[in-house]
Order: sequence, then structure tokens, then C-alpha cells
Amino acid sequence: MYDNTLDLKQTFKKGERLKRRKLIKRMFNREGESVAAYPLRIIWLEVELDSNYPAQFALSVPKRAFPKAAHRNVIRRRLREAYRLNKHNLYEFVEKQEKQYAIMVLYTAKEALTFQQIEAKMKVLFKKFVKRNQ
RNA sequence: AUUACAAACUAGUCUAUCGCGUUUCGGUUUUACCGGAAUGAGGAAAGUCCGAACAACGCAGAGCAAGCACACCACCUAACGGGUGGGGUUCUUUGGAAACAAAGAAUACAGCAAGUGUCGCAGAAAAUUACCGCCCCGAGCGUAGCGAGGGGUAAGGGUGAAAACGUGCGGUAAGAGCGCACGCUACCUCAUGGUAACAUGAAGUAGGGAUAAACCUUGUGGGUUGAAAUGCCACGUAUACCGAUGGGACCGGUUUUCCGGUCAGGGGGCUGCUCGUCCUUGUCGGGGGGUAGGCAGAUAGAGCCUGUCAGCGAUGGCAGGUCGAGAUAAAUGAUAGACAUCGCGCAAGCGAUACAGAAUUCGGCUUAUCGGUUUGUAAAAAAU
RNA sequence: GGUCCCGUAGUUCAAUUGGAUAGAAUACCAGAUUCCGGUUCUGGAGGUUACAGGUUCGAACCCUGUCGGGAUCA
Repeated sequence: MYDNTLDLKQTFKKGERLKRRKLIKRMFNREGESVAAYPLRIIWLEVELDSNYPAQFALSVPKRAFPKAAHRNVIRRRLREAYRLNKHNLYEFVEKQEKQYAIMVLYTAKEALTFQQIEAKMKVLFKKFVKRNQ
């Protein structure tokens, strides 16, 4: 079912993006589980997706913390890069389980952090996620 | 060459690695990936304050009303509440005794002399007023006078943001634009200049406090709603249930109920009323279920650049060149390094490089903005 | 993306449709009462009426522009 060459790539295609509003609603309402590694929080849900990827990913930066759209864009792009460069850890684990996940990452800090800080936290977050699902 | 202000332009550059959207070419394990190429945020993309394009509501159907917007003149513009030029008024500075002149800035600048309203406190009085005062007549007291009452007057008085044209002379019982001279303001007529607003001059009439960002009047212009508009395709579904209220007339079936048709009536059709017209058929209210995917709208336009001509200017004409994002939980990036500019420092080095991110598209306005360049004005200093 | 509404003491609200020191409750401070605290009573402080202009003799109120907050629409 999965292409094994995928997990070596650092791409981030359209099929890997979580877009269905219904799924996002379900995650927030009842079914999603979550774990935090400040300033990040991950929410996930085991579902059957309409694509071949092991997971679909979305992110959110609250307007309350960053009222200017340009500032939100900077944070969003750093988060996305951090996910893109480290997602292979996640994919390996998920493929062994032969499951699919919808994943959402929230940014909860009030200040803008550097890429290095965000990337480190993202790795911690993935470790926690793996631990919870074993 | 410095500082301040105003206007216009600009909005750091390069390399490496890993990526993203759109278009396109090729490939494959053929619908999803891989590889290549091209291209990919702004002057404000912002606020949503105006104006349009475009779309829907029946080519908005007709009329009236309400409501809204605008308000010196001319021009520019697709249009505008925007812009340019001009006029009036007010303020500031300089000169001057003053009148005024020059420069600069501001200006929602139609009409309180159409009507109505309001103008606290103070003051006699806040719009046809009379407290003190001034003057005349004067019953009576009874004699240098006092004075009930009647009348005239608006010169003087204090108040107030504002006091009933100003100054002088005449005039009068006292006074008053009551008259005269000079001046001020408004209206109107004529003449001159100007496309016009308006300015100047002359004659006449008048002297009416302020407020229309008070109601309002006059003139001009507006139908309403907006891309979450709108059209098509796909998926999916149920008007279940509750409350209130009604079931008119005629015809047919049937004949107690009930069913069907026509008319009336009710409801709706993107502000109100009347008319017209269309849709709907128990009505109104509560409440429930489903879908929230795709395509079009949607990117060549009142477009941009250069030159030239017309115009004081906004702007326009002509010629040549050019194609410069099109996403949809939303691409246009992340990381590392070098250079550039500015600040501090002898130096090594350290710090700073703004405001800010397309969402149908244009024209304006307003607001945010580290710096850099150019032009103009003013000031001080130096040189000639 | 569009449309609409609201900004007054630290907080919750007033202020006769323009008229004078912007008022009340609560919270705060001080004093009294109490052995102490609370309650109660008395007094005090606290406001550039979001900001900036304008109209007016006079603005919380009227007008314009900013800033901030909120609601709503398939």
C-alpha cells in the first residue's frame, strides 16, 4: 500500500496536508488525543484517509497571539519546515503499525521562536507521540 | 557641504542545501509520483472611508413618499465625497500710526433677510424689551416742594460670548437714522474686467443678534444587495414532531365527515405605500434532518514602460514596445554564509536593515513605515 | 470577503437629547466602633469622558478622521 521510498524524501505535497474541515472538527470536539511540548501541542486522530500517505498534517497559529498576518506567516512557515524535515521519524513508525493519522500542531507561545528552537521541540513532540501510540 | 519641512522615486544584493503554488515539456510501477524549464506579494496588498466595473433581484415594471448623500466657481476623470487651477473668508508672520500690502497656512464656503425651535447663570431686557434713569401732563397735599396716576423715550447705567449700525453735528420737552456729513454692512440695478465664482465703481433701498456639524427650505444625484453575489455539476435529505389559529362561495363525486376543480382570501417575490404582475396553496411560529466537495465567476486591464505633442496644472492625444501571481485552511519559503548601507568603537568586533503578506478587479482617500536618492523652500555659517 | 454596533473612576452603570465642580454602587486609603478581625458609620482619593481635529459663547452629548473591542452573514 505504501511507497517505501517516500520516507526518505523531505517533500511536503498536497496529499500530505489536512484539508477536510470535518476531520478537524472531529479532532477538536471529542475523538482527538493530544500531547504538549511547550510551545507546541499535537492533536491526532486515527482515521482512514483518502490519500496514500501515512499521515495528513495541518497547523495553527492563533490570531490572539499574533494579530499581524505577516508574523503568523513567519511562524507557520517555520513550523511547516520543522515538520517537513523531521516527518520521516513519524512515517517510519506509522508505516510499521499500518495505520493512518490526521495530525494537527498548535503553536501556543506568545513570542516568535527561532527555527532551531522550534525544530528541537518538534523532535520532542514526535517522541512523545510515538510513546503514546506503542 | 549642514539642519528643518514638503513632494516624487526606491523598499538591500549574491551563493549553497532542502522545499512550495501555477503553467508547460518529458517519463513511469498510469492518476499519483519522478525529472526538466518558465514564473510567483505591496506601496501601502492594511483600514473598508468613498467611487466604479461586474453579478443577482423580471430588460430593478409604473407612480408617489420617506430616507440618504452632496453644496463658492471652472476644469480633469469611466466615476467620485478624489484631483488641479482660481475666487471669497479666517488665522499667522513681516512692514506700517492706521487703512492696507506681501508671504504662508486653513477652509463641510447654499439659505437664519422663508417658517419653527433654542440661547443656562448673570442682566431691566436674549429679540419688537423698559429696572434705574431722563422728559411731559398731573388728581391731591398745601407752597423753593412732595407727588397717586397717565404718557413719551431708548442718549446714560452695571451684566454677558452676544445688547438693537459707528463717530460727529444738528434737532428735541427729553430723546431717537428723526435729519445731515463721513464711514460700515446687506439687498437690488447699471457699468467695466473675468468663461464663472467674484472684484472695482456709481445710483437707489434698508439697518434684519447668534445657531442650519438645531428642525428645516432650496438645488443636484441616487432602486436594493453584494463574490460567503451568482450559474452549473456531484453527494445527500424528511418538513418527522410540537403549539396557536382558520377552513368563505359555487360546481362535481359523495352526501355526516371527506375528496377534486374554479373563484375569493392568505402568504411570498431584497426599503415603505398605491397600482400592475408573477409564484405559492391551509396559515403563522417553534423545532428537526442533509450537504458544506468540484468547475465557472477569476485575472489582457479605465493595464504597464519609453518618447513626443497640447495644457499654468490635474490630465489627455499620438507613436513604439511589453504581458508582470492566481492560491482555496490558502503557494510565493526555511536554514547557513558572504557582501552592501547606517550607528558605536583606535581596532578586532558588536548592533541595526522598517511597515508589513494578495483572496473578484480597478480609481482615490486615510493610516503604518528603518533608511537611501532627487527636486524645491527656509535658516545659519563660509567663500566670491 | 462583506455588513453592523460599542468605547465614561480599577470594575458595573448614570448624566433631563448642548448649560458648567461628570454622579452612584462596589473595590481602594484613613479615622471611629471592637481585646483583634469582619460588619456598620464618617471622611478622602481616584477621570485629558479611547485619541486627534472641527462646529458652537459653551461638547461626555453634534460632525469628521484615527485607534481599540465586539457581534453577525454561505
